Amino acid sequence: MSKDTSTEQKIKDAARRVFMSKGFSGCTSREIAKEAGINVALVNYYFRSKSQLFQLVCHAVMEDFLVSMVDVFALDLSLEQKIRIFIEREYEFLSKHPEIPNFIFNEMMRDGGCDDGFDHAYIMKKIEDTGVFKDSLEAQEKGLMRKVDLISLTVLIMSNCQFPIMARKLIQGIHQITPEQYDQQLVLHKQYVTEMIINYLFNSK
Amino acid sequence: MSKDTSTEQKIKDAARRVFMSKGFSGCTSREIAKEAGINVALVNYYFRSKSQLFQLVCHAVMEDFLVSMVDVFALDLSLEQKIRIFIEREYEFLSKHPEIPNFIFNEMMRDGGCDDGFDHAYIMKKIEDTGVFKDSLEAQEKGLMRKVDLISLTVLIMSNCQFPIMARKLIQGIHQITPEQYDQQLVLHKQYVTEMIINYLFNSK
DNA sequence: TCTTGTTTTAAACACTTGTTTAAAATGCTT
DNA sequence: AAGCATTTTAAACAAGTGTTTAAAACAAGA
Repeated sequence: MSKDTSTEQKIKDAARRVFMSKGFSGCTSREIAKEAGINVALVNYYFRSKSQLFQLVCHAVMEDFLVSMVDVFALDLSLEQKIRIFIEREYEFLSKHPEIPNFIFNEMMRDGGCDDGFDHAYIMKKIEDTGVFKDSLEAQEKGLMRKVDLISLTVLIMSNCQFPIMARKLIQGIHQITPEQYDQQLVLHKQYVTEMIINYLFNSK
Repeated sequence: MSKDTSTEQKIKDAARRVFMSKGFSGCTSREIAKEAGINVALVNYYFRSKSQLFQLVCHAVMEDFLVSMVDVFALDLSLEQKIRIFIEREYEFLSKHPEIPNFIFNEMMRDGGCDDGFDHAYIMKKIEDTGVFKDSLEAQEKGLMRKVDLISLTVLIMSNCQFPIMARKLIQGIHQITPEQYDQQLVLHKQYVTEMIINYLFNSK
């Protein structure tokens, strides 16, 4: 039987949807069961507890997020081009999965959110393996790139990619625009942001 | 009796603390009561329901947040200087109240978060009253400022002020640094961000 | 001191929560 | 078809939920 329609997978999928939109304490086991179209008891039959199912979802989400970020840097391009494409891909990915950043900040980072096996070091390793930090330091040494420490570099890029997605509802509300208008806005904003960041990092004059 | 120690105020204060750190569905009435050092029933005696108390907290938080943003623009300075000082103040304010952005995005923007009296239009009006949008458009007409639409302008600045605060736990975890180190990092980052934004908006060459 | 209105309390209410149980249904091998 | 383990079900469980109640404690004026 294909895994996509197995009960176990149905629960996982439903749980991901529900957890992502309502948070761990914002939803119930019965809600997940209903979304999956199965009996409540099956949640505990396949995944011992609600918490355990939640942990599983957290891992999956973080993994998706990481993969989306990491694979750009495998390309054989200049650092500037890599960053350009990274921003491009980040907007593309986040447009498809706009709930992920909020989920990470509010659910995974809460007390007891992901204190088990999922180590922060694992994330760091994945990023380091791409060589992007090494490339950046090299470029900075050669004077090709503004000297910005690596933490600020990542925060800088993440801020300008993730925040515009996270703030969608607020901005739409304040400026009274439709989701479609905000989508257009995002395309524009991505261009501004790319130019601003590239300009800041690589045009030192 | 001073209002600060009245039972009503004690509950409000406790509720704000608890709601901000755990969210609406992440905490219980009894938890709030315990935090306030009072009997559970008093929560319903003073504020008919948990939801109503939550709404009150939401309003207060949003008001604080708005005030912190708005008063900068009353100053008689150039737009560039206003933006510089705005970023400065924003970092200062958010360092003292780091939970606010996450709270706004995840609690107030959720279904049923603040669908009553607190209108988005009210926020917009407060911002427009400062004249910052008018100033920006004028500066753009005169060629003193890069032509960036007002939505992107606000998102740009908010991204680079709020996100670094919101992402604290994640970044601290990934880069394995202490809160004190992250505080230092924030000071540095604020400078980078200010320079980058000012540079982007006002140095057109 | 008695009376009146306000504030606080412990107990209870009806309901929902995550989880368990024991029986029923299903699928598979022989 | 019979026997078996696996999967699914409805029902129940104890604990916790927001909220209400009715009585107690309190404050203050007559």
